[in-house]
Amino acid sequence: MINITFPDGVIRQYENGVTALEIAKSISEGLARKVLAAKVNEQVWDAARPITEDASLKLLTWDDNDGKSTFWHSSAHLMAEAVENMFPGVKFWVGPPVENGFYYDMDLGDRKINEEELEYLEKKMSELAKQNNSYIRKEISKPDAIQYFTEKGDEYKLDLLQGLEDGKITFYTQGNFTDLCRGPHIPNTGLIKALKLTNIAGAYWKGDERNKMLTRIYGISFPNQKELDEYLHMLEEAKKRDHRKLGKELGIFTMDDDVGPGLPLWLPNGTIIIEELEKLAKETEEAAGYKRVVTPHIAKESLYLTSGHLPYYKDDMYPPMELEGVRYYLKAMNCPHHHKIFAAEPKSYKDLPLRLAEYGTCYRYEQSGVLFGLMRVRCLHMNDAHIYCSKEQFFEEFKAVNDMYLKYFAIFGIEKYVMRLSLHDSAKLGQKYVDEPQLWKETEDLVREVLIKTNTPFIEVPDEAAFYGPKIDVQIWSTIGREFTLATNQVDFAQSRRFKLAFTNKDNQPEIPLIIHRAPLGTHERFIGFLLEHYAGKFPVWLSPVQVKILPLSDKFVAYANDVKNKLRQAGIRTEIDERNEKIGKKIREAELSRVPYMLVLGEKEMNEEKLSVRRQGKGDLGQQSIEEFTNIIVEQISERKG
RNA sequence: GCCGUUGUAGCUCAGUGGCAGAGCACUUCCUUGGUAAGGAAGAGGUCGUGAGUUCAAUUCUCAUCAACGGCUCCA
Repeated sequence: MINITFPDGVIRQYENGVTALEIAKSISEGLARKVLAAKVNEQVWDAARPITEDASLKLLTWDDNDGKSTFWHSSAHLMAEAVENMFPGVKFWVGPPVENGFYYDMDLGDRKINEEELEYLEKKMSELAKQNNSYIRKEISKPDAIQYFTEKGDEYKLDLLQGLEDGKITFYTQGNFTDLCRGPHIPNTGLIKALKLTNIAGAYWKGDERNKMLTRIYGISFPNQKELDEYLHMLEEAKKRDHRKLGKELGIFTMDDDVGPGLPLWLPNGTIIIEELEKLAKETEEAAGYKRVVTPHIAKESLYLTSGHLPYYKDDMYPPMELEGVRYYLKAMNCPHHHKIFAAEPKSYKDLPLRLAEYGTCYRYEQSGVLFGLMRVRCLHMNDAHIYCSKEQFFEEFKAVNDMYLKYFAIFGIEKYVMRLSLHDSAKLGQKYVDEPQLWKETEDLVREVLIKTNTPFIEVPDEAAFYGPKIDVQIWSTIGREFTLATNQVDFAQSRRFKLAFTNKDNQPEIPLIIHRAPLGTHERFIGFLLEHYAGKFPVWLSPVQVKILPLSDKFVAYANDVKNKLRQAGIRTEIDERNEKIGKKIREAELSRVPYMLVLGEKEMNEEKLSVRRQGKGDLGQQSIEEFTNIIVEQISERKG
């Protein structure tokens, strides 16, 4: 007999060799039907695998992330079975679970899969699932495994085997499909009740662009149809929030073939948002002691040779234009220009910290395949600044930057983000990273301390730092689930040396400043793209391109509407009138759809009493207010950036 | 950049080897109304671009550009 310890601490005895599934059955049949896998001694196992020693046990169901992953991993095997059935001779690479579902990478030779065949595959998978086949685990020796895949002519699995140790190799078989796999898997295919193959894509073998491109099929599966329906519904809803769709509907930006890919045209409504963001940034930065500068859009090649961006960054820059025998580049970043401003006059410790801010446009020749609405563009307005400071000042400066991030996030109500602390690898000092072990340690410790002190959730990523110092990237997700760096805060030890930047310290000695590169609002493009999705187009009043829409009941009240409009405009409120000869219901509907925060319905009653009937977007009729009352409320909401 | 899909009216989308279609938006007229779509008429397209096949191409073929879904890469 062996002792099994349950999550609640209860210990029960079972026959040696009992499986998690049998244990579940001993508790209840209903539970047994839901068990997908088990956590045995903190390792995820097949629920059908015999337990042969004392162990802790947690039964995993759909409600556990590990349960879901196992379910999707098994679904990938089911898909592979269907694919092999349809395309004999197909070779498989890997088929892991991902955040939403699973995929399998495969080499189909010259074959291609089209949409129809995808549907057929889906049906085939459902059929195979209904066969209720068990996923059978088998330990196999490395030579036997090699023989199996050599006979099959599958060089991909043979490649995979090379990296595996003999004695730790397992095969899994369900139905007619056998795969090299570490597992674990769900008990049987019958648990997969609902599935959808979502898309076909290319994917480089081993994720290396020099390698062959394999075919990747993505899918998702569920233990019941209802969950699949809900998931598909959620996807539909997410598509409605897509900034590309909202950006068009709300007149924020547009793209034009003649202008070029990745070069958005900001429409009047979008420009208002840019200006409001800049106003916020200017206020915030002025209060924080920043100075604003303006620099040209181009510079000579020599500037980027000095900075070190060429040749490392060359592929990401527009090709140079040559004038009078000199090559000029469109700027992809502001830092070199700012360093030249620092260097323009001798600096003393009394000038520090020097904080130079600029919202100029930069141009990056992003690969055509990565362009994505406003989130990834080739013309970007950075909310950029560089802080030059002494070693002693660095800690305060970095913390101040972090506080600024958090202040912004509070204003916008941004809660779902992860700060990624990118650290160096000490083994690569002097190669990938500047050889300043002490500075690395000090600044990394500080950055971590700042994050902990401000209760900011963050993850640490080793060997991801910039060559010049550690950095914090703020990761967010677009509504369709793509991850982006929204903002970045970087420490730089290196560029001051390259530009020979120095200041005279208290001891009358030259000293090299530290630099902080920071962009708390990232770029206007990505930030506004993000905000569109974050607010689902329903911007707070201060950001709304149109803050108040006046809806006269008929043309008899247009004159009164104009009076009201003039008064609101005098108070700085962006106001428009819908003078069209339409019924009030239609005007309201369209104003609601255009996400104007406030609508004023004006008719006989309002005109006679000098009042307004106020309607809030998404909330409905708020009743009557005087012009003064209403103006005061809106002005306050705008000035406090709330509401 | 690579793999795959798509490109028809301002928007969302039908459709066909033989004169180009709908709904919404737009213009005009009627309607002057009370909190999410009043009615009628009209205008609007070299079917992404360029070649080829054909008596005839928006439709078939090739090339090219762009967008979309991924991969690689990044704010």
